[in-house]
Amino acid sequence: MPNLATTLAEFSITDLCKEFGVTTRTVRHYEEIGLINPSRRGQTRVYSSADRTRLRLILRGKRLGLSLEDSRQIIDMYEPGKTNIEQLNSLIGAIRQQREKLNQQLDDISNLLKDLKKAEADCINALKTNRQN
Amino acid sequence: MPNLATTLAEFSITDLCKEFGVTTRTVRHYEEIGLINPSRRGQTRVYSSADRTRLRLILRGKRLGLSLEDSRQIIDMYEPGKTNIEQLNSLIGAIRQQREKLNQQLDDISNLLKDLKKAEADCINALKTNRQN
DNA sequence: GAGTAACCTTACGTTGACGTAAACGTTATA
DNA sequence: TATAACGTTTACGTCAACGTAAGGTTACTC
Repeated sequence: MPNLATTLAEFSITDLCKEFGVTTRTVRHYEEIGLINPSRRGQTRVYSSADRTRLRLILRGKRLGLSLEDSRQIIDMYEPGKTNIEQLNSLIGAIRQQREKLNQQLDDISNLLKDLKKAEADCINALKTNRQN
Repeated sequence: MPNLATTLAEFSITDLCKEFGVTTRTVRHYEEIGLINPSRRGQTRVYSSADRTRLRLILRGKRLGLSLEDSRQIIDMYEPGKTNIEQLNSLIGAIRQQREKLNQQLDDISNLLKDLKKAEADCINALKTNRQN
């Protein structure tokens, strides 16, 4: 569980973009839709370690094929904050749903990996056979 | 490795749609972009087991966050057919790339699962604490 | 003080993956 | 025989996730 407020570092938008290999437009877009809320020095955005972590989580979600809304939900799970009992219960439900989906993904991936290994072996075999002609 | 031509069954478009929980528009869209090529009886599409398998692979890819183009590549890997040496080599490269991406996904998922477990435990704890107030 | 580098806002454009509507042709069944 | 229940094509619409262009400010340095 990443702690969203650990160190005290500051980052510019290009710092984060270079680190994660995304464009400034992308990061600003995440702000537009309320996924990140950097503070400002004048007009300029100043990103904290917490902001950086949120970005990291968003991008991890993207690698997993999650929508930004999915990621928002998951990230919100990290900060239960002042949630009441009802919210906690629905949160647990959401968590379990996400976990089920992820387990399905694990299954899919292991199958796909199996397929790809086989495909690679077939290729290599075909190359060997070709060489003998 | 799924064999793309095993049985001799036939399927209508709604057969497949019901089985996989997608709309006819979706399946026709996959045909529009050349991912599936059902035969025809008159004007009506007739899907073979091979077509069905391709659809299954596409949808598995979707669950993994792959684009349809990604899926096309992967599916093409299953049918090396009349590929020459150069093609085979680039195919092996593509396969290894996909495998790397998938391993990254595995890593992401296991991390995310860890996070979610922790979040769930936190929730349950919070509920217990609440109950004592 | 002119350039250029890094930041900003506003706003329209694009791409992928379908949704949705219109208008039509078969087949089965009540 | 009409009215579903399936199938078809054509074509415009939509939504997410940015891309891209235009125009402007601040900050350094040559």
